[in-house]
Amino acid sequence: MIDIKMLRRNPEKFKEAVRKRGYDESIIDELLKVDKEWRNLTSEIDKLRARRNEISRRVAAAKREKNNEEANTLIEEGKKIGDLIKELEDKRKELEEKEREILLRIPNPPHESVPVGEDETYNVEIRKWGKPREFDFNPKAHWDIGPDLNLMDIERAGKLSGSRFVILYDKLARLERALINFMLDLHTKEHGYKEVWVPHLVKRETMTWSGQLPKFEEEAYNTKKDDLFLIPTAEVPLVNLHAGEILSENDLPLKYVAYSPCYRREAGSYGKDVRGMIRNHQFDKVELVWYTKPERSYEDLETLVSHAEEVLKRLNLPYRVILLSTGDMGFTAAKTYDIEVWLPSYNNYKEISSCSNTEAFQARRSKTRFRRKNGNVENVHLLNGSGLAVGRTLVAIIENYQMPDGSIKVPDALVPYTGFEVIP
RNA sequence: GGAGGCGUAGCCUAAUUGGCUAAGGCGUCGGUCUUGAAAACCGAUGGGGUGAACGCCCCGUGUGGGUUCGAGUCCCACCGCCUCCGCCA
Repeated sequence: MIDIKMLRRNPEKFKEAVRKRGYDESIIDELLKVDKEWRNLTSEIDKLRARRNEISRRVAAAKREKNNEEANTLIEEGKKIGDLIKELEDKRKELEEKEREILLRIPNPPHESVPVGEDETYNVEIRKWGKPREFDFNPKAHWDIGPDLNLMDIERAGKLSGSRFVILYDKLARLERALINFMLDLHTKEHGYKEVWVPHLVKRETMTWSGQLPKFEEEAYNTKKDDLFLIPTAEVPLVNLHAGEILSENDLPLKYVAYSPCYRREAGSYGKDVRGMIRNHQFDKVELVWYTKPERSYEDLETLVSHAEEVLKRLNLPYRVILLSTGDMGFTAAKTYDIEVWLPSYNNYKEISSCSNTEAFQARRSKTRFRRKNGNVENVHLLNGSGLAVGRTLVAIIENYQMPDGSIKVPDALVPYTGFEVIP
């Protein structure tokens, strides 16, 4: 959610921001109009309330002095004002709902360092690490390697759950679990994160605070009976952990890491990544979240990205870091780096992590604030990033570490976690 | 699922039968004092509207409604927590 006070002061800046992101800027004018009406009405109501407060003070005084006649006259006036207030408040409530509805649909303005462009062709490559392996045999895709080893079962997953699900057996299942533990250990022991185990079902409000709703309801799984949502990422519970709280400046930054399965309907992605386990309705992810101060949030974003990169370095998987353009960023982000890992089956790099600074966009919705030493209360800045998507890391290992005989070598860093060096 | 209890500010705790400005303590920040610190004392410490500014006004006792001239206090719904019963991995 954008800051309405900033918007009032500088509407042109916000129109430009909205335009850069490929949204229609008329939404800003619409919002300003409703806001103006709201403020006029609020002034009027406040004046009436002041009058009512005065009356009720005088009623109390009159009653104390046993002046019943005066009290009754005042009560009569109070009744009339009360009715009028109620009427105007109903009107104001309508405006408030309208204003909120518009506000929740305006994307986060991009940071000045973000390249402007309508789609991913305007993304900028920041750096590359490692070299894609040169195979002296014909490398296979993970959707062939896995089933050939009888360790990956897409057919039976389809029988149980439909398309975009997968079943893993034996050493591949074990590898998935090893990756989760490896990532959690790295971030907790070496990068200073606090491990969190989170609920996978959350309330509608929680999804709204973190920005998934109302705009992306189609993307989320919902349990109709209780109106709970399956989390599309652990970011949702993590960035709402301190909703409504005022943190102490000394507590910042707070760094959280959580493993969770992620559930996504992938409603708009028919025909995209249809083979294998690249784009599933359910996948594991280790998520990193920072609560930090505005003046250092961009510096911290760089650190967060480096933590995600470290996972790939330890696994010796080639990757590149991309800075997303204004048109390619998510709704809640002011700046996003994607990390892409090399996949032989795509003969290209494929997204494996997305790290964003949402500034105060989410914190404003969830009312997550901190108190500065001088007593001022401000919204925190929230950063989130995958560290990493576990399913895609598994795929990257299968494909990049495949051997001519169809087996898979386990990266050295993982051997302590798997207990074996080769699959099968 | 059933019965009961509770929810006050960053934290802890008050508030006759509904009535003047939600009292007090702790913490934090700033100031006075001090060589420095502690102590003591003074002030600040939720949100909004309006205004160039000093300021003025409104809202805020879990959330949303209701009763009333007036609600922390009374009523209803919801959310959360606790206790007991039932069910349960």
